[in-house]
Amino acid sequence: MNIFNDLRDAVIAALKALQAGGALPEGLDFANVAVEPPRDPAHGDIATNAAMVLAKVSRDNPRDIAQMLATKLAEDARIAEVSVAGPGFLNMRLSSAVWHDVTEAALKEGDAFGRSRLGRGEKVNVEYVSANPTGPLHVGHTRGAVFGDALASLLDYAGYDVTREYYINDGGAQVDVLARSVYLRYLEAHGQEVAFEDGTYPGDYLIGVGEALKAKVGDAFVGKPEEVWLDDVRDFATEAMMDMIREDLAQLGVKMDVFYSEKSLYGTGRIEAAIEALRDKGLIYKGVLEPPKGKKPEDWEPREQTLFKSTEHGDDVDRPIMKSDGAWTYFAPDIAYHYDKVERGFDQLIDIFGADHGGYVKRMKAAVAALSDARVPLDIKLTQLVKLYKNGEPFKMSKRAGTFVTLRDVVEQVGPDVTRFHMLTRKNDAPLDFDFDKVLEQSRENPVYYVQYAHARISSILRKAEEQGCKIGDAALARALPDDLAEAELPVARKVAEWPRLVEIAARSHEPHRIAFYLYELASEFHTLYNRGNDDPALRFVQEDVSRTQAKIALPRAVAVVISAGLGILGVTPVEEMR
RNA sequence: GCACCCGUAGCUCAGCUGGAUAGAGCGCUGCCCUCCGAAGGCAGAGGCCAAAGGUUCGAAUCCUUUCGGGUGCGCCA
Repeated sequence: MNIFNDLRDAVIAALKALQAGGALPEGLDFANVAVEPPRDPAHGDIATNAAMVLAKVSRDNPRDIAQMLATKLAEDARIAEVSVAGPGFLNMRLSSAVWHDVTEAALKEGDAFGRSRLGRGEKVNVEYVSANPTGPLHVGHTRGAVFGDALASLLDYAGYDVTREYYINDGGAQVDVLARSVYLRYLEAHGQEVAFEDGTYPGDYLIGVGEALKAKVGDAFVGKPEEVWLDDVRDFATEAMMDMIREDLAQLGVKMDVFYSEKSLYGTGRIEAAIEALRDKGLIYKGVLEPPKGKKPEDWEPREQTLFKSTEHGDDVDRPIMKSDGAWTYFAPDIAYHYDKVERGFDQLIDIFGADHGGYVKRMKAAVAALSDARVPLDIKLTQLVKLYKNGEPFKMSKRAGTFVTLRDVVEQVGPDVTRFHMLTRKNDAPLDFDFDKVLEQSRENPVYYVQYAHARISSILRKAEEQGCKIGDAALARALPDDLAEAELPVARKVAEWPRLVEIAARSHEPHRIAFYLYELASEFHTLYNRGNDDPALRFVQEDVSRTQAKIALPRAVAVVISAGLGILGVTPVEEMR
């Protein structure tokens, strides 16, 4: 139940009635008519800008339109009071029945209360993490993982058919490096002295892989040239890395639907087919690129390359898809991969990249626009840097200094709930501070605990009520809900009523952090009401009389329902107690 | 040099795709537990929304320019 959508329908119906009566001209565009909560609650419960939007076209005085609209809307039983304000705002005070109905809906519908049909079942592919399978996930990946996962859940909640996908970069030179590094560990497992030169991965995490390789093939590869073992070791090593990554993700509570292998694009004609599709559109040609200005032009030599005319679709320069030696650039399989997504019938694509990949946004969008004839939108969300602190002191990640912080380190130290919530308390494109000590602090400063505390407090109230002999099932509470809420309870009910609207806003903008901020506000409204009970016993949830208790705890239970649904989207556990 | 992101209270950040007197936390000042969880609440002080133009009934939000910070820039993914 989304009262904002419902009342918007009512406003539009009223406008159409005015048109039918000749008071307003035909052919008006209602698209920009908004029905939203006013910033200042003194202005009422809900407001619309309809008169001002339409005055632009109909050339009438907005206050006159507002007045006509007000008269019409006053007939609606849900609207208790309507007034024209300022340049033509229409402020509405809603009847107590609306707050009753909203709270009842939350109790009856539970998790489904905020669900939306906004997505109309459209197929959306969310690709995230997609880290190279050459080592453990680090904090940067963690943010991308949390963001992507929350966004996917949000879209699902908003009525999209979501596929969570991970693109395994197992086709490039970096997996050869991985293979050689594992081979060294393998020799080590056979008792040999080895040296890790530049261009190999010296990390300890490969020791076990080397040993596992030994256990599998014995000494079959010892002393053999690379041609003999490279393919096998590469497969073995990437599989081991992906097992590790899958495990890391599982610890964070992230589960992918699809792991898509870059390697599967090679030797199968898939890359060629994608490039052909572009060639058919006249977007592939051979040419020489200008050297980038302002960048060290020392080793620059003009070379003829096979280029994709990405400038046709908004890029700044055309991009090479084939190296001068005839091999594909990394961009070619990326094109083929996205072509595959388009062909799988997704209506919408979303990629989550680290901010350091910002330079690829335009070319990727150009490729998808070209391959789908601009029918499939691709949104690329960049997640900014995570700055690490310990006791307020910043520390840098360094593999050599041993201060490399992995996803596993983070999750083991602070737990998945805190990690996930904290990483969503900032917009994706804003840098994020992550202080290992502060995120565990249990105070209002820390939104994770603040929100969980509200949920735990409500659970505590319900336990108390139950001890008193009160039936606390949601159906019973829905029936016990009073027709009128107390004045002090209205801000809480208003906030609850905003939940379905907020879900749609967050989903439309692909911004799951809005959920986190909303939950914080909802928790705040609840805590305020709770404390009002200190001064005014009539506002306490647990009352002397059982039936009065039951009537009072319906609203906090509705809050808990929403918090639980919201935390569910973020992938955070709504705890029942925190002692 | 070019592209993308960012610039909002002393600090860290929200601001609902253009709405009314710009919000929250921290910090500072003063309060509230014989009371359902004080891990909480209330009140006060704090702002030329980086700057200048423009678009219009209306701009922190959209456009242009400038300044300042971050990221990236052919044959690495």
